[in-house]
Amino acid sequence: MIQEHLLYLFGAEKLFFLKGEQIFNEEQQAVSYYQITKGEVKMNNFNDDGKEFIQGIFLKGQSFGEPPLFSEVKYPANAEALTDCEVLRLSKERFLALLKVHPEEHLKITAALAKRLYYKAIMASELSSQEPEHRILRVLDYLKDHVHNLKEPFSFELDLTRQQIADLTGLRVETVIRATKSLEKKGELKIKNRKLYR
Amino acid sequence: MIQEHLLYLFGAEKLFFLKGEQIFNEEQQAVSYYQITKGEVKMNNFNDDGKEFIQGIFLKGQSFGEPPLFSEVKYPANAEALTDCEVLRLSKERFLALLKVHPEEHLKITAALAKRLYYKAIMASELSSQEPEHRILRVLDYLKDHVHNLKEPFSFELDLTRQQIADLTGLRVETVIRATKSLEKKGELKIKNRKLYR
DNA sequence: AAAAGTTTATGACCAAAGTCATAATTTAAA
DNA sequence: TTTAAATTATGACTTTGGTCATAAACTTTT
Repeated sequence: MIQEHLLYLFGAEKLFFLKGEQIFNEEQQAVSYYQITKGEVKMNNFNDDGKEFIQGIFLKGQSFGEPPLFSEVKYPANAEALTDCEVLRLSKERFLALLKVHPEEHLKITAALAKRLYYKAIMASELSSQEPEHRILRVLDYLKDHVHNLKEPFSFELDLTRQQIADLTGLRVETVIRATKSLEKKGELKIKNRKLYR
Repeated sequence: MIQEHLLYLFGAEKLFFLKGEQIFNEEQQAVSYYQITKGEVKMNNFNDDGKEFIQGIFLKGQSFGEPPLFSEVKYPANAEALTDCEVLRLSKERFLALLKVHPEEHLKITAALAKRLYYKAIMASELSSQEPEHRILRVLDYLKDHVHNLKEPFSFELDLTRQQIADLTGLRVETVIRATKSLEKKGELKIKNRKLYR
């Protein structure tokens, strides 16, 4: 998102995380800006009875966990490496200093937040619909369009397990399995040896 | 949010809406910044079968509908006057010009977006929990803490109908009626001649 | 190659929220 | 002040997604 050379100029450090490692957790005060240079990261919460909810999945080039940098609050969720990955980290103070000196980067950040808010809003209303099939399709379309930027039908090969889809939609694995099969029958999805295409 | 005199300086106009009037709808391209000087506004969507979902409620001093001003998209929801109200409107171009000239106002906007994103994220995970009572409490607490800034127990007198609570939580009226009664029994809510207190 | 672990799959049952019908109560309008 | 409309309330019934148990098909590890 922010140009890498600028991040380095302001003192960013490069960090490495192995698949499954936690980058930060929701208990912590937010003190750094993070931007991915390699790999994938997910942000998630666990509710009272241990069920996971995936807030979002972030790819190379994207930043995550910025919102709390603009106020004195904790992270809204945990961040965990979905694959081995490489991340640039910049302290909150330096991040804000960078934005001050580079208004065009500030505008990019604002635009990124706005975009995310936009889709969170759309998702909120879509997910309030109870029908599992509807919820699944909307989440998949969101990932397809706005995370991977794919347009062609069935061009999106999901590398998500049914469990992960469940965690993204707030449903149960069994429900996701049944719903995806039903969606395949309706021609909304394709399943080729267990892999999902949308 | 943005200082009023600045808005006027950049050519904002004052508009009046009657209770129930629509300020913009989700079909429209976003072309203006809006800030409330009197009254309340809600943003909502209607899903395929006509069920309403309330995205948020905004009070005097707050702005709404800004996210799409940072990209070329439509509004994520409709905006409707909840009470008679007075609103300042500034065109997108002038709004962006204002931010350019006044970085401190830009930062305020970014912070506001960040804050909203933060709570949308928390809400998303809370609302993925299926239990109606939990969903209702979380929405009410959100309104109490972050819209009305109230802290004392039962200091928040809801001026929402059961139907509106249903629309905020994605539940049905009957479910809300039953759940609120159950919550009262548990001491989580108070009901004084049909009015809810939290 | 075998064993252990994941992920996908399927059926039976249950609980809980939705649906529908109807009515009481409150509020707004004529 | 009546009438009409909206809101709250309650019961009966239905649907649907969750739960639990079990198994098959893949993957990964040993």
